[in-house]
Amino acid sequence: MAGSIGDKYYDVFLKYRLWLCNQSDEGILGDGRFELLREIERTGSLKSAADNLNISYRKAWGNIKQAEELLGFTLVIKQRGGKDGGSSQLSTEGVQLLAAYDELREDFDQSIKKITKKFFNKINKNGNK
Amino acid sequence: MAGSIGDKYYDVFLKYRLWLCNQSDEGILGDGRFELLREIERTGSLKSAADNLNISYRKAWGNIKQAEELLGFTLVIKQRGGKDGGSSQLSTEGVQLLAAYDELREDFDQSIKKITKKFFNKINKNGNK
DNA sequence: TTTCGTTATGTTCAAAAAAACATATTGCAA
DNA sequence: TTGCAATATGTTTTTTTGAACATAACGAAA
Repeated sequence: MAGSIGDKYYDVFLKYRLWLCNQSDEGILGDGRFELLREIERTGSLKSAADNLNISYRKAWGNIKQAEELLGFTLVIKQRGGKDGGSSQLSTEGVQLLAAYDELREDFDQSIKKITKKFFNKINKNGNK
Repeated sequence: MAGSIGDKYYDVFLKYRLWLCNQSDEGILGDGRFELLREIERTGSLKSAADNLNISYRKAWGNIKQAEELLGFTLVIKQRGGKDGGSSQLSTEGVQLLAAYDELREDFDQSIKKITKKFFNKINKNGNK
């Protein structure tokens, strides 16, 4: 929340986005894709993950593939065929990267809180309404 | 830089974007627009600012207008006509907001450094190459 | 009262991103 | 040996975004 009711910046919020990219500035993984990895880990299926996150299978699959191509290694081990049609699970690298990202995100959020508070205190301060 | 040569994540970089938005998630001001404000403050002209930043006047003007509409107050005091055709300068609010954002950005950058380092140390650590 | 450079704004074109559609492949189990 | 459900991909359509184009209004100074 930006400030108190009546503040000049009452309806203003500070947001941020984090992502990994390569030197050519091509996006590798951001919040959305990490969430997808998390859901694959949880459900054991790319399709279920996509369905649960309300994105098309086509898009989910393409996102994972692109990330893997840019990284140069596999994040998701995929199997097709079989009685259930197939399944997916995170590779060791995928598990580790996801865990590291979760921690990163937490540290980030934590760190941002006081900075944000300082910012809104400053722009909402008296004489500025 | 992500890590040392040979690291698994050598060509991976962490980036982030900061911006202000309202409750409806409409973007108000981000890095680009703040840079525009800064250039207007410096040059005293929206046109000069746009030219210097290599964006069209049309776009620069629209960006400022949208930000002002969402905020509900003026960021840039614009005058047209006159011997020089017109001029623009930041309002008191504009000056204050820009200053606060500059400080915010600095705090943010500072705070992010060690978090980033920790992240890459983790994912690049031995046994993970 | 004409000129000039800037602000002001509608409109149209082009490019990029995302969504939608369509179809093939795989391999266990019945 | 057929059916099934999930993975694998190419193609087309739609949406979004941004760039480009065009043109009006303004007002001090010459």
